[in-house]
Amino acid sequence: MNFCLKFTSIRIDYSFFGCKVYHIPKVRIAGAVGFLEALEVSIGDKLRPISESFTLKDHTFNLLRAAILDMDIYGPEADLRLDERKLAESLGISRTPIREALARLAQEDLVQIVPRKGVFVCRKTREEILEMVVTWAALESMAARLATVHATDADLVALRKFAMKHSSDAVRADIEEYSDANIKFHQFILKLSGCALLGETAEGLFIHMRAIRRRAMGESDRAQRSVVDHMEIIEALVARDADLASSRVREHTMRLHAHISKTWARLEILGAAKSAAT
Amino acid sequence: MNFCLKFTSIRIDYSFFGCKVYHIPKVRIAGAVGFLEALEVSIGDKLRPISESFTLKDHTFNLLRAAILDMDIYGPEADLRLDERKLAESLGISRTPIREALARLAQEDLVQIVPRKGVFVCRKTREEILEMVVTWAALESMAARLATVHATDADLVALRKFAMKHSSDAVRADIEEYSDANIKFHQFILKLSGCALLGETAEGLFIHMRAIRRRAMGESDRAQRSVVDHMEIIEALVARDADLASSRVREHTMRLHAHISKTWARLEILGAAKSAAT
DNA sequence: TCAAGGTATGTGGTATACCACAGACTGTGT
DNA sequence: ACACAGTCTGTGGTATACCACATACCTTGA
Repeated sequence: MNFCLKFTSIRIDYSFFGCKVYHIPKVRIAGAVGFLEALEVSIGDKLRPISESFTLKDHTFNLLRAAILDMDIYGPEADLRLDERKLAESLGISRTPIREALARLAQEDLVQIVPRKGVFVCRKTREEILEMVVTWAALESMAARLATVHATDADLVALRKFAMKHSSDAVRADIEEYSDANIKFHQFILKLSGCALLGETAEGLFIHMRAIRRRAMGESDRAQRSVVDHMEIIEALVARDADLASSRVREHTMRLHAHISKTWARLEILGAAKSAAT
Repeated sequence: MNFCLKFTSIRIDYSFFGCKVYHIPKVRIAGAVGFLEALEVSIGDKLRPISESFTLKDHTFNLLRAAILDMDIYGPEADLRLDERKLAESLGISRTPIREALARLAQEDLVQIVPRKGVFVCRKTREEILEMVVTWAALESMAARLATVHATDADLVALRKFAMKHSSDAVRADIEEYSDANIKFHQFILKLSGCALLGETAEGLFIHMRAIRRRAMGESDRAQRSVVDHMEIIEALVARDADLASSRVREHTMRLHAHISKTWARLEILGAAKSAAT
């Protein structure tokens, strides 16, 4: 992995009228624009009372997290090692905030810290992935059940509209786009449940699957089947049939489970070939 | 909270035959015996090849975690603040490993770190607790569904035996004991699902509820109803009826949800009174 | 008496130095 | 050639010093 990060780590503190405004280090990620712009403070203007408490460790955590999720960790020659000192140098900061960020990532099972050996990005095994799908199915089927009670008619209209809009992607075999829409569809249902924790827990699973989903979902026959499933799920929600909605969601997700279960080895090889070509 | 910890931080390395044995610092927790005994190495004996990699930060994490779970965080006068320096002093170590442990605890939502203000143990709101129960219901009902396929007859016999053994606790209104057995019963089902992640995810929820469960579950009328529920769940599992087992588990857990929903305010006051009496 | 501002102190945030272990490398004796 | 042991270097682990902000307290002027 290659963190092309330039840190302008100059920090300037302004202090006007007892209100402090922090100039946060600008970060460039692989040439992209900075995420926070310099604050232009004009004296006569109303000073924004916002003084976000910014800490390097939180920022580093988000940065590393995003970087890890973007990695192709399943490539055969992927660099799974993270070097604290190199990261520190790249980011222009000391190891301390990096270590705290890594500790948090380890807690999320995104990396594994081996004392005096190194920090490694975690690869998920086939079994772990299958278990994630099962757990996801559990969460989302409950979400669908609750949605039959909690969602408004307007919500369901919006959901249907969303599903319709993107169903054409699947037909056009525009897989990449459909894959995104697909995930959003499921997140939509989780949200309609009215139980935020269901969504958050599922999100924790999604994170680990992001690296995989392109391979696992990106097959047009599945995509088209998916469209049908989604419509049936919506019908059940509209009918306010909790049992039906719940079981349809569960079965839909468990089809993904079966699919991965059958094709995982092939997907792995496919991924290896793709990486080799790069 | 009072960490009465004495650290004997002398570390001695033995090296025989190229095999290294580490003498790990002995820890005394509130006068209890050390968790690791000094290794008595008799030369002629077979040396144990075990060299656990021990790090202060992991140890501190476990220590703090356990301490937080034991706290009565819902008391009105509970000390929710954790002082890094005081902890460091109590443990006889520096702030660094403590900070990394706290970072991990924050990731688990057990504490909240407010920059330059302090570290505080998180209290859960009523709504958050209710959402945890819902999520738990989602996980366990899926577990029950899978258990109808995955569990062996012997497993179910063991489960029934376990439930029978402890049903008397509920009748005797031996709430404390029954409460433990109750949790074990549910963990049993999660285990029978054959999907470890379901159990782990649920465990993450349990942790937050441990401080609450005594108040929420400790009412004998609920306990007796619980016994009936459990038996019905077992029947469904034995009948290998996935839908029935799943829905019975879900409804059982959602009854807890309804109970908490109705009685939370009272439980909170009760807790406050209990703390005041102490 | 009270409000405004300065100051002292305590907190977490960060940088840095140094440590012990792991593993590769290398030299040496057989 | 080979085995062994010493050494070198890289890694994460830990301790420590110092920083800036937050807060409570105190001083000072009206």
